[in-house]
Amino acid sequence: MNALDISGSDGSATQQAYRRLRHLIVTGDLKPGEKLKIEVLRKRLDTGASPIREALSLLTSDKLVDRLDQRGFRTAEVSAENFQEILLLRRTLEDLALRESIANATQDWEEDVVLAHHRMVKAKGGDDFEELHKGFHMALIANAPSPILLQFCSQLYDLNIRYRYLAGSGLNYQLRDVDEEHASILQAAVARDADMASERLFKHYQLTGAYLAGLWGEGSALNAELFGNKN
Amino acid sequence: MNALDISGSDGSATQQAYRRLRHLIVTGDLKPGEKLKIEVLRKRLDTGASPIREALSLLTSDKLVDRLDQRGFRTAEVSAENFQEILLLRRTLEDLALRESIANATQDWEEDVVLAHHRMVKAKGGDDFEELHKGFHMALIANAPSPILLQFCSQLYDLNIRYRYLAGSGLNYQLRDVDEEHASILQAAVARDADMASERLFKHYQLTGAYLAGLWGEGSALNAELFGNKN
DNA sequence: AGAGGCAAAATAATCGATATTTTGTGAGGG
DNA sequence: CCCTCACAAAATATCGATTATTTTGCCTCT
Repeated sequence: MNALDISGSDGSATQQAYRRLRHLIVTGDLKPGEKLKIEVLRKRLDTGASPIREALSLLTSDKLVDRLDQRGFRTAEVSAENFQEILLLRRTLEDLALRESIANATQDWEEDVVLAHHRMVKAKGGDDFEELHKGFHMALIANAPSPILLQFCSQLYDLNIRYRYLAGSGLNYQLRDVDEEHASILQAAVARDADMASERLFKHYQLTGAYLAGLWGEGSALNAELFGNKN
Repeated sequence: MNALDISGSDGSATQQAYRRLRHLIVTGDLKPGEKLKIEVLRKRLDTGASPIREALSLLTSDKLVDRLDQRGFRTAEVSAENFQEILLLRRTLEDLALRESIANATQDWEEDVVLAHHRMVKAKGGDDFEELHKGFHMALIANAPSPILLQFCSQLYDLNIRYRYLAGSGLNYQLRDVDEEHASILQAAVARDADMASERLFKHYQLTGAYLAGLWGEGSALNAELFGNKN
């Protein structure tokens, strides 16, 4: 491996390819349903075929890539049904996790949540806001003694955020005033009031869902971006 | 690929390796925490290193295999906590799916469930009972309009069944009278009584859980088999 | 003119070999 | 006697090339 890598990233070639491909798909750079030719990606990421192939295998588990038995890989399709399903599952599972998390609240957890929130707020508008936003949501539920559940939530979050990018509001969706929502969730969580936190989280999802659904429905331009060019 | 394959199996070498490795892990042939050396598996399954590697990547998503960044693969560890978590999540998610499935009941679905049950009963004691047992449980929830949820359930089922094999009761756990339980669930489902079906499914899990927990606790021999030889 | 089938090109899957990393071992020093 | 560092052996990750499969384009036959 080269001494100086483009991104100061660590890890194996597979890990790098995984991260970069994941980013390309989540941000919509690789369009839904697009065929992922090994050779093309190999050149684009400047690496061998093996890491690409393995990274795609890993992305398959994240449901970001579909594997067609002997016909290679392609990015997962999107659909209104899929979007609704993700929204609903997220609400259900995160609610579950949040309650368990609060039920097992500790000082450490509480402080982690506060920190995650602080970092997110501080990064508002920045490049790594998305990452920190996820960090906050995950921190809220991180105390649930259920690694599998947490992993499901993480996966659903990523699927969700992909739709956000596809709707073209990757960075500016915070136009809607989510700050207050986040703060109120934080407050309820710190107060260890599971019902209130759950209720506020639920409302947060409801509003986010309505917002995105609105973006989805109104402009046929967005629908075109989503469904138009299957490449 | 050879014209005549040992197993009349179709699909690519990767798919075959995936299925065979999966079986080896689920049935406990490959013990929890055991190191999975590519070379060893390559010889054992008589195939190349690439399919093995890719199959292990796929198994990682199923949580049956852990990947240690540059240190290869090993089978997932087992623990009492993990077992309990799987049990709890299964109960929760399958209950959710069952209700949605019944809510969207159709004639086709109903017939599929009846068939799945019939096949399972018929295969009682047979080699493919496990597969058909899963078939029945999945058929019950298959009508839920939520592919992701169904995939979660399927995954959890497999993780669960692994513990059953590890407890040494892979085939004879039906000593306990599950027939009646299954039949009553089927009946409630066909009657499209979600609450009753849910209640019976819940009870089914409760009993199964208690049964396995009993196996777990009583004989230290079982614990030895589970935790003793980390190879 | 359309359908079906054959051939060529493209692409995916797999193999064998190489390079890199980790792990185990033993000598030397504290 | 124990700890540390360096070296050697093993295993993993990656590469380049070969093989098998699928797709595409074209030609023939009806």
